[in-house]
Amino acid sequence: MPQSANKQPLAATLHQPEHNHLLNALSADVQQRLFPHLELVEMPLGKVLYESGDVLRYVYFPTDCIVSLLYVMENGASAEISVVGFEGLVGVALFMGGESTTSRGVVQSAGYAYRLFGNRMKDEFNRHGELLYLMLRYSQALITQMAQTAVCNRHHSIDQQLCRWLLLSLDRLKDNHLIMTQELIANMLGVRREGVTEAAGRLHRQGVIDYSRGHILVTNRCKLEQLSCECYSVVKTETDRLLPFNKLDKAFKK
Amino acid sequence: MPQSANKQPLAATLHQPEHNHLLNALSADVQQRLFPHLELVEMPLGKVLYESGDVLRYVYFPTDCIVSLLYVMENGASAEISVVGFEGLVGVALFMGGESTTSRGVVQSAGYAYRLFGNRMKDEFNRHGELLYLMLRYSQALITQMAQTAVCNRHHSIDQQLCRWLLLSLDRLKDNHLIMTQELIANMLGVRREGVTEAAGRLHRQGVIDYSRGHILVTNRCKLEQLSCECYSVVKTETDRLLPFNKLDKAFKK
DNA sequence: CCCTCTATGTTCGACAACGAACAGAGTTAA
DNA sequence: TTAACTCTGTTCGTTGTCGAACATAGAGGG
Repeated sequence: MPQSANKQPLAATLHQPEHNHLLNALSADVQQRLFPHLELVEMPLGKVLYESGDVLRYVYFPTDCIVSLLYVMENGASAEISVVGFEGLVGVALFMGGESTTSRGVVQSAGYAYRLFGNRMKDEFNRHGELLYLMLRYSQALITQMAQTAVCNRHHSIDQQLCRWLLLSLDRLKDNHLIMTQELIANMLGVRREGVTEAAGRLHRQGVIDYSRGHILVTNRCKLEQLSCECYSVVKTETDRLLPFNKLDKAFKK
Repeated sequence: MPQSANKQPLAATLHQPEHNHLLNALSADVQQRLFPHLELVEMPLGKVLYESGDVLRYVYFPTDCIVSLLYVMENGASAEISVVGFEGLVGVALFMGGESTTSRGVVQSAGYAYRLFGNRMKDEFNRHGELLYLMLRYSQALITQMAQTAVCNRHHSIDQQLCRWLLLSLDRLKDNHLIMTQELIANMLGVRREGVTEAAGRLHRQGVIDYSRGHILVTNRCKLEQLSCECYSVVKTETDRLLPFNKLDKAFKK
């Protein structure tokens, strides 16, 4: 608590709501109504934002963290459905009307997010203005990502999927450095840890990544894209089309 | 053409917009605005409603047909993302704002649907009334189905997936009789035809289905549910929660 | 420093799904 | 009836992933 009280003021100077691309895309008018109610929250690795079936209390607008929407089955096996960073928000079910989903939201890369009370979000949404249409377009981008995940799970090898996953993460980070164990990646992809170890070893031998004990450094992004299946670029192209203000390449990058 | 001119009047007496559960759930007020613009169209097996990237001209409200949202990859391999019958509509991208999707819409079981000009749909949607909120809830149901498909593709066997697929289809049909070759089912599931033949053979030996040359008869639905993975019931339960007026069991059934 | 814990590396046999090839059986058209 | 075609059945060897078991090595605490 004392250390968090320490951190918050510093964090608040480093983070701005505009770092989230959806918040940034809103007009000054809407921003003035929403921003006073935003609350900067720390998002530590592994934090669970909601469980399957939970009624959502907040929506989260990541600034520099990454959140995975993960599905967990009865037997404990899991699979990532989609991933959300500063380009999106977590909690679309709030304005879709369901209030809950069958997935779990979990922080995959630590950082910060702005959160907003669900009712505030719904109030603005129900003005039927900009926010409504922005959220609809974002939802379609999310749908595209889910559909592509389904296809990828069906047809592509672990090697290809690992490449796709690394690229999706990379686009949502400031640098080429991921803090992520192979075990966690395996959970996301819904495969065995050993499978990830082998695939990562092959990428390393090809000079694409370096890694050790929970740190992954992408050293050759270009080659990573070549080794990935088409799924990455399909999702990226479609997301850029739907949210043109929201190009992932331009974010935070040099 | 002459035979179609023959069929239409008969079909129009047998089909009503209310046979689609979404249309039926609208208030008289909204129905009065929309129904005059609905057009009953025949939906023959294999008809492609739109290709990946096409700008959608219409939305389709199935009455007794089933439409698959299919993703087709660069190399021709395919996978079904979700399935739509009288409980839903085809073309959510129209009001989501994207106007197009990365999937293909194809008729999986012949029948009829009411179609509505995209602009009419958007006009009513942009009144920000009932239709908006109904479409949002339906979209979330669709999202749930896609997410579950992704998980199912990752973790479950062909046998389980075939059961799931048969159940999803059965819920959208009047009787227990599917007109569908194993080849087509294989395309939907994104697996080899031989794999479906073997799985279907096993189901037959267990007394669950009969089939021959493009006709499948489910003789023991109860057992089919036991053999299916959890994915079927998760999607069904969540769909019923989101669209409670829209219980699949009660449709057209005895 | 040692000990423990966590992350990664490696190997084994098992198995489900694959690609390819071909055989039979039912349906339709000539 | 014959011929062509479609749908289903079956087999073969191959491959990717699995489950399990165990080895090694870096990190951190006592």
